[in-house]
Amino acid sequence: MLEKVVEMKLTRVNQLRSQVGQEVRIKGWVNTIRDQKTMQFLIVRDETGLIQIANSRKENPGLAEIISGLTNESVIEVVGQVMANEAVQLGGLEIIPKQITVLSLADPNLPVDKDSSLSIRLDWRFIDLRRPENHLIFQIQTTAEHAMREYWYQNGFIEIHSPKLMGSASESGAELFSLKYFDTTAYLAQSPQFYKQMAMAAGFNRVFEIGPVFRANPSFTSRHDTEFTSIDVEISWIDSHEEVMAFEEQWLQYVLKAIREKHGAAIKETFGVDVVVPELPFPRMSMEEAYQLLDEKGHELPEAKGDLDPEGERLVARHIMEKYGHEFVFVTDYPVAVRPFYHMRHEDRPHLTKSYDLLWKGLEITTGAQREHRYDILARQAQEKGLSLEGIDFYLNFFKYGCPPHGGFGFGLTRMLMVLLNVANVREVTYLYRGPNRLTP
RNA sequence: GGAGCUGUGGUGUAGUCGGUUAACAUGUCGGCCUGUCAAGCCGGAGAUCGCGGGUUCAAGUCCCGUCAGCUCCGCCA
Repeated sequence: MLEKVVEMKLTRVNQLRSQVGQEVRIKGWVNTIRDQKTMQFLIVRDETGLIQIANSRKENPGLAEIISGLTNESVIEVVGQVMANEAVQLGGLEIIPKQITVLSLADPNLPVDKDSSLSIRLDWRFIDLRRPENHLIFQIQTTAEHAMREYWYQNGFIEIHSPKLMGSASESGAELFSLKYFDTTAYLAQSPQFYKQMAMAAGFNRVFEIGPVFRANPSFTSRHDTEFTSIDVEISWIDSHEEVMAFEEQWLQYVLKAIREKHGAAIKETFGVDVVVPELPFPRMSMEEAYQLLDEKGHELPEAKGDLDPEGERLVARHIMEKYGHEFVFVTDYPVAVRPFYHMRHEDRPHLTKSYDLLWKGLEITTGAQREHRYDILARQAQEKGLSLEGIDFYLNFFKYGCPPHGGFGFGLTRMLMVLLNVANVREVTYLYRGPNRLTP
C-alpha cells in the first residue's frame, strides 16, 4: 500500500480541479498554518498555485501532530483526496490528507517578508523570489528571450557567444573591470561590440548575442548595474542606420506581441500595466528636432553638448505620446562628440553620426548605429577620439581585408522588463543584482 | 564622483518643543478556540534606538564625523 503511494504521480496544484474525488500527491511550501483545536488548515503553495489542506484532529491524530510541528515555508509532500467544497474560499477545493511528509523543515524565524526593504529582500533573494509576482517576472523574461530568438531564427541570424575576458578595452567611456590574468591583466567585456562586428567581417551576415556585460561605473541609480544581460544584434549589407531601426522595431513588435499573448492578463493583474503591441513604424525624431522641442518647452538643455538628460528623454517621450500616442521613439543622428569612434558619420553632415537611441516610455533601452567599415576613416576617427591604434589593432584589422557595410544595436534586457512592468528599480527584475556595493548573494 | 533623504525588537513603522519603565502592527513562542480562510482571543520573549564623538542636569530626539541604504544627477543598456 505504501509503495503504491510512493509511486503515485505528482500533481501540480493548478491541475487539482480536474482531480476532484481522486487521490493525489502534491509537493510544495507551507504558505499558511491555521492550527485549531478540532480542525487544522494548511495552505500549500507550489509554482502553479495555492491549495488548502484540511485535517480533522479527531479523525487523524497522527497527522495532527505532524501539522502542529510544521513551520511556514517548510517543504512538504501531501497525499490525500481532492474534494470540492463551496465553503473553501480558495478556489472551492481542498485536500483531505492521508499522509504528510516533511521534506525540508524551515526555520520559523524568516528574515524577510514582502514588505521588507529592497536591500533586505536582495540579501535574502531566494526567499523573495518565491513570491508569485517574482516568478511571473522571470516567466516573462523567458517568453521575451524565446520570442527574440524565434524572430532571429526565422530571419537567418546566427547566434554568437563572444568572450567576456579581453586583453583591451572595447569602447571608450564606460570603465572596465580589470583582473589578474596569469602574468598580465585582463578586462571584463563591457560590450560584445567588437566581436559582433568581427562576425560581419567573417561573413556571418546577421548575428545576435544574449550575454553578460560588465561596467565599472559607480552608478547609483535605479536603472544601472555593474553586470547585466545585454542583447546585441549586428546586421550586414545595410545602407544606413534606418535599416537597423526598421529591424529593431519589427523585432520588438514581435516580442511584445508574444508577451502580450502569453502574459498580458497576468501582467495587467499583477502589475496593473496594459502591454501595448506597438504600431510600425515607431516615431522618429532627430536629435536636432529633440533639441528644438526641448527649447520650446523651456527645458534647460544639459551642458553635455548634444545628448539628452533623463528629464529631456522623458519630455521627448511625453511629447511623442501626446502627438502620436506611441510609447516608443527613435532619437536619431547624435553629434559625433557624444558617440563612440566607430559610429559612421553622415556624408553631408560630418558632425552627425548615423546613430540612434530608442526610448521606451522615456527610458533609454537601446543604442544603435551604422558602423564605420572603411579602415582609413575608422582609424582616423579613433585617433580623433584619442584612442591609441595599437590598443585596437586587432579590431581595426577586421576592416582591412574586406568587410561589409553593417550596423546594429545593443539592448538592455532588464531595462526592457523594468519599463514593461512599470517597476521602479532594475534590481526587482534582475535575478541577482550586481552594483557598486553589492557582490552578494 | 556630486546632491538630497533615511538608518528604532526578526520584519514594517510611531516616537510631538530633548525629560523618568522606547510604543504599535506583524512575525515568533506558549495557551485557548468544533471549518478556518488576511482566522480570532489571552499571555510571553524580543530593540540600549547603525557606529564614534560632542552639546546638555538630561539625547532615539540637537551638532560633528563615519558607515550603510535609497533617490536624483553624471556615466550608460
